[in-house]
Amino acid sequence: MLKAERQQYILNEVSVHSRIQLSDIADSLGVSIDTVRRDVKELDDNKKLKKVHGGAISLGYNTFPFNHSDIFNREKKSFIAQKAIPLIKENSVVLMSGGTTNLELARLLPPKLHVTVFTPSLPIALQLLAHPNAEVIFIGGKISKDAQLSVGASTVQELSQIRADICFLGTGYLDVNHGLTEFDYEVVQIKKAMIKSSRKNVLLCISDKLNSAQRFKTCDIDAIDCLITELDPEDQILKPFSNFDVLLK
Amino acid sequence: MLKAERQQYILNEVSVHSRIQLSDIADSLGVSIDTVRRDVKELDDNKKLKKVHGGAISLGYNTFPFNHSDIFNREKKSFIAQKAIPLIKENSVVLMSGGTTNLELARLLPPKLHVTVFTPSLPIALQLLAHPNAEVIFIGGKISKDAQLSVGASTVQELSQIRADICFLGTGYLDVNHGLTEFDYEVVQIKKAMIKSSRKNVLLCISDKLNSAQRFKTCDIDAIDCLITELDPEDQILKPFSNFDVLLK
DNA sequence: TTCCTATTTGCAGTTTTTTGCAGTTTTTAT
DNA sequence: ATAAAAACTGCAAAAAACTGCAAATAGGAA
Repeated sequence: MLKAERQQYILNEVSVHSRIQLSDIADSLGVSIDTVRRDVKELDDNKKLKKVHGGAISLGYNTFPFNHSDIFNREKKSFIAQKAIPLIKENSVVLMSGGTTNLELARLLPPKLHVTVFTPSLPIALQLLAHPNAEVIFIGGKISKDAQLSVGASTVQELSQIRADICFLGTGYLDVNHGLTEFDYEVVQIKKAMIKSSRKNVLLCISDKLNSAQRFKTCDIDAIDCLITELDPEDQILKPFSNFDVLLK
Repeated sequence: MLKAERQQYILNEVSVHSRIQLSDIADSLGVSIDTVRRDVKELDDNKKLKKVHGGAISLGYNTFPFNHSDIFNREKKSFIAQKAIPLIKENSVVLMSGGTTNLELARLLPPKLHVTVFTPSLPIALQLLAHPNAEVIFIGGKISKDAQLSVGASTVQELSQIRADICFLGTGYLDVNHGLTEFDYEVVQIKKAMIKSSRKNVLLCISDKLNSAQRFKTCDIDAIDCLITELDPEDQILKPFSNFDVLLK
């Protein structure tokens, strides 16, 4: 049996099963395990597979793309949350929508700060339980599995009873022409109600989501009092928004 | 099985479920717990996950707090939950309180079962989001940080509007003389309201909590239609309860 | 063909890694 | 405070990897 033939067989096995064991290959090919080991080492050197103790695994096998990109964006989101914190006054009433940027805000809330937080988002509520001085009030209702927050008429109804000092809106797309948009109709209804119930509306928005729009509209840019991104307020990307009556941070 | 493969499996489990338990992994992979511990330690060193006492959690946003009480006595609680599942009929309306036994029930709910679940408990709601056919309705209100569920007048008020087929009560102490008791007054108010709103009341109770009482009373034993423990219904410990009109399972 | 050389292959001995176990220490929940 | 669960430690057996070497093989060149 030719060496090239053997290596082709090994590559094929790896691609089919995502993994191989040296002993298996040695058995089925009828060669010594050392030979297989040497073949695998060579293939590893040529970046055709990944050699591991006892065998080899496919190169694409262990990729967790979401993990890395998420960690990457997390720094931006932390940064945004940090900028948002000074807007929260002692003993104020805060309204928070869902989204990971808001989650970061909930996580970074100064422990000494006394606040009352209303939220329809399960992850946000859970995160706030860890805060020693936050009074958490959950706006109940039918839970949307995608958005992990309360939606529906009763939620909107409950929100209408609230008068908050400040509202933090996460996860949304902002565009000069289309305003604030979402791809989930039910979430739009909730956000509309939140905006109506709050004296001041702050949008936490990672710059990737600027200048893009989705199907459903939450509000015009005018309805936003403050836009916080991870960028410098003077950044070119934010230029189009400076014409509106929006505080850029 | 290759070490690399095992670690891949662990990473995948963590990524899917946000958390893992060393013993679970050891069981399902058929290796010793020490091996899993070493794997997890290595993955932690490589910043692929975060090792915690008893298991590991995902690095990303972890809304599911890894609570050690849910690995405490988990086998018994799983067993109790298994016994409770047949009581839930297709298309029924279920009311669930908090507690780790109920959490186990939520986790083990058959995926094909269509149910509407009302709950004031954040962990339960979050767990149910993973269920494909459960409609989840959260009873909102002021959140108790200890019990991780909605308490207060508005929650009681909302509960009073519900008519559920069956109610599952977790975390409580049951005693022949004192009935069902709790150490949290606010939780008692919620449970009272839940019992009133349900046609049938089922108590999921680990035997350790039998024959003990706490400060505040939820109801008499009569109010319970069915008591489920991890014991055999004929067990001596359950004898005192058989005089009441309670189905023992 | 025959001889020569470079490569490949298998083998034996040694080193390293992996894994489960037992005993001890630490952590956790009640 | 106490008892149970989990973590840590060192150890030993087993598996795998590495090393050097010699035999086998292939491919030319004479």
